[in-house]
Order: sequence, then structure tokens, then C-alpha cells
Amino acid sequence: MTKIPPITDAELEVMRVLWASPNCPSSEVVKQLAEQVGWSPNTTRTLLNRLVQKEAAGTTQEEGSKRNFLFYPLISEQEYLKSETKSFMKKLYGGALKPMLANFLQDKKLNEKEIDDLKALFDESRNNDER
Amino acid sequence: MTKIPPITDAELEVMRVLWASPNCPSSEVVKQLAEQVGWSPNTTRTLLNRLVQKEAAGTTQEEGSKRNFLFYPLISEQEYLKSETKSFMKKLYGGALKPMLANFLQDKKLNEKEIDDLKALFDESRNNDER
DNA sequence: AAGTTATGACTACACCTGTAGTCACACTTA
DNA sequence: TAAGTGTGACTACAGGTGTAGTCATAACTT
Repeated sequence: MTKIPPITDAELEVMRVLWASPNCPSSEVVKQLAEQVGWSPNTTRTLLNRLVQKEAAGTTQEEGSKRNFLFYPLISEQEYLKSETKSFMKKLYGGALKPMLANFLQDKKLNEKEIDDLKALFDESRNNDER
Repeated sequence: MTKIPPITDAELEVMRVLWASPNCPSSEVVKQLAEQVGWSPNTTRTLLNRLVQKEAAGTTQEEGSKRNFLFYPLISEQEYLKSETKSFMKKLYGGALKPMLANFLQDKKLNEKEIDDLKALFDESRNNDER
């Protein structure tokens, strides 16, 4: 996926279902979102269609059926998270990690284990940078 | 400020001006945004009014004038950043820092100095947590 | 085969957002 | 003081978004 289209909050709910079960019949998406967020079937279908229109998801006709479709994501959760995170960081912090962390840590104090964990993450990031 | 209203992207531009120069005559906001983002005066004024309506900004009549107003932010940049960051983290990562960092670091490798810097941030966070 | 139900295509509609126009009038300037 | 200009109040309007209704028809049930 080269270009990630804008995905609204409601559409994101649908994408989550598709990420969790790719190649999902619409009936299944409808069912899950009816349970999880109480949407009417048509609401879910509308969102599915919008996702297909903006090429965030794709459909194929189900085997041997004239009218049932399967839906699958065209952008991965990874891609989506990366792109959203990047644009969020850019919009609010000019793309810099440090001020964002400083802000986040004001609220949420970390314990030893969490700190070590995150430090390890940074170290990995450095070590993986071969040159 | 107890409750932070939703602020759109365009409105955020206006808030940035107010944060940079609190108690700003509208003419000044208009001027700055005309230069910075090329908006017509009425666009800026509309946004100012919307911010006042949603109580993100306040106004006072300018000294000895019947029609000129000063504008000031009712929510601080700190509050705004904190709230936005929190809801972003919640929406995309369930509120957990680690997966967000892991994602961010995939793209953007850090050098020694940056890593040390961020580690120090974490340590401060721990040390401030008296108990 | 006839009735019922699930599915998809199309339509609806209110509210939000970005972007500005119109108009009346306070203020400035000649 | 008459004419022009900046300001604020109100209005506009297209496109996006959340949330669904309607309708034709394929598929299931009896």
C-alpha cells in the first residue's frame, strides 16, 4: 500500500474487524459490530462500502454465490498505525519524540520494570541500525 | 479548565496564535493567519467565534472601544497536548506506551545522544515518583 | 412454489468543517 | 461632515461523517 486514505473513527471500527478476521463475509462484520458497538446492519454495510470506495478494503464475490461478498483489508494495521502515529507526532510535536514523551510521562509514572523495558526498546533500535 | 472541547485542525491554527500571544486583538490574529496560512479575514473571524462558542477561547471588549475585541485562550497548550496525546494513545494503542514507541522506532532510528536523552527522561519520571 | 429473510445498491439527512460572502455600523481620514 | 474602511454578527454552502431507511432480489424454509 503506497498511499493511506483517511479513515474515520467509525470506519476504523470496521477495519479492526477486518484486521482480526481478514476475508470476512459482511454478515460476520455486521454481527460483530452489532454486538460490539450496537450498529444497525446498514450502518456497517455503508461503512464497508465507503472503505472499499476509498480503497482501504477490498471485496470478492463469495464462492458460488451471486450476492454474498467477502471483505479484506487493503492496508495493514501496521501501516495504518505507522502513518497515523507519524502524522499525529508531526501535527502536535513537530515530529519530535522527546516532547511527546515528556508530556506523556507527566501523567503516567512508570515503575522500574516498565522503564527497563522501554530502555531495552531503545537499545534494540540502536543495535539494529547496522552500518 | 476541566473539559477540553474538540478543536478542529483549522481552529488549532488559531489557538496556536492565541497561545503565542494571549490577549490578542482579532486584527492581529487575522494578520498572522493571513500571512501564515493565507486565510481571508472572515475565515479567521469565524474560527475565532467558534472557539469562543465552544469555550476554548474568551474575549473581552478592548479598552475604550465599542467594537474591538481581544481574544485569549481558555485552555492552555499543555492541557491541550496532554488531552490529545492521551486520547490518541488510547484510540490507537489502548493507552500503552510501549507499542507506540515500538512502532515509532521502526521508522526512525535514534543515535546515542538521543537514546541517552530519552533514557534520562524516564529516569526523571521514576525519581519524581516519591513514595 | 410461495412466503420469508438476508444482502447489496441506492438514498437520506442532520451535524460538522473549511472557507468565505454580506451587511450594518463604529471608527478614521479628508 | 461625508466618504471610506475595519470589525463583528449573521449567513452560505459544498464536502465529509455518523447513522440509518428503502427497495429489489437472491437464497432459505416449509
